Amino acid sequence: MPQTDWLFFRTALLDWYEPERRPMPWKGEPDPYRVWLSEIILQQTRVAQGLPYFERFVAAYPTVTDLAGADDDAVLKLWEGLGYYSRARNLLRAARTVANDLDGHFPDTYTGLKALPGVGPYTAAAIASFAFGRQVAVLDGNVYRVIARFAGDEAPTDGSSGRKHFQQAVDQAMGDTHAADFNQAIMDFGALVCTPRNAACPSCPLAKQCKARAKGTVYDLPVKKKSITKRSRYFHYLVIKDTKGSFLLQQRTTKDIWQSLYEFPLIEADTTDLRLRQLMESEAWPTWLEPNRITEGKRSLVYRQQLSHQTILAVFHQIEWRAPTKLPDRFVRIDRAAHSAYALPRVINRYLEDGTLTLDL
DNA sequence: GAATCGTGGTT
DNA sequence: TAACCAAGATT
Repeated sequence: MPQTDWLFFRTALLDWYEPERRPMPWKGEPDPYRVWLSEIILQQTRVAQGLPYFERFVAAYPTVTDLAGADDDAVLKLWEGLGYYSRARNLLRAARTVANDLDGHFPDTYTGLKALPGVGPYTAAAIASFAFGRQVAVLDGNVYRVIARFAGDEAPTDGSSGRKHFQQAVDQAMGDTHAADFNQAIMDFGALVCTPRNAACPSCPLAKQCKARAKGTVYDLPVKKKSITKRSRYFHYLVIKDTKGSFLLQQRTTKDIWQSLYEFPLIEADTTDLRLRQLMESEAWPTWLEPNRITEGKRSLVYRQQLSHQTILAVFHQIEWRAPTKLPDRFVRIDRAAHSAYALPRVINRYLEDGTLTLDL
């Protein structure tokens, strides 16, 4: 792409941006803590979905020091429902690093920021430009799309070579434009005008120089080479009510989905079509849950949840347990499941919201 | 470098 | 409906 094309690009983009800019609660006086928090929350997340979480986090933890002193479970609970829970775990790790090792101050360079857990290339560039005025261009899903279309660039965006290629392109596009404004403008433009589908090409201020528009390849760009494959998993949750009316939860610890969230004791099978009796006879049945101390209750319908790479099919089996006094380790009791202080996967909260727990077994 | 990590909106 | 994708990062 000739330099003159990029000059047109950034000029028209910034002209569009000035009247159209989306107000963000963390903009204005840039507080590195709030910029960082918002950028972590917004990773792979729409603004509309992340905004309420940002507000709740700032209210609960106004400063990075406040966040650093929080309990792991409290942070997970506040993150509950937002997904990609490693973000919440890394959020706390990074906050503790800043509070304990960096005297409460965030690094003010791209490289320093990128060293924080959960802060990758995009987020480091975003914080560096928005909070510290550094001259670095962000590269996110919007930028890939806007650049690929304007340049008619059919290079794949995934993979490290694609990332390098488009980073170079957006660096050229930005030129010496103020990075914070340019970054905000190009992401807003991708979210509001140059959208994945139903792009606003007829009213687009860049249309007359847009190569994809000229070639009719707008919806063929950007190009990705790999597509994801999904697998199905079949979860049988044991909703165990003891003699005091409490329910048992355990924390997920394995390197798997929902790590560090809580759930009912789980038996994974290769079908949802199993009765409690069959589960009892399986290898996976917990030894502490003696069959002669339980009474079978209701079996739920099949709950389905789509994850990015898996389809979860979950069945909930209610069980009354005449419990021995001693509770196995790593379990927690909850009195009112619906008001648990522990973060739960969405599929379990949906089950609880359906109110079956309030019915008699 | 490829695969994986959630959830909700959109088409 | 099922696929795509959203202010990506990590292993």
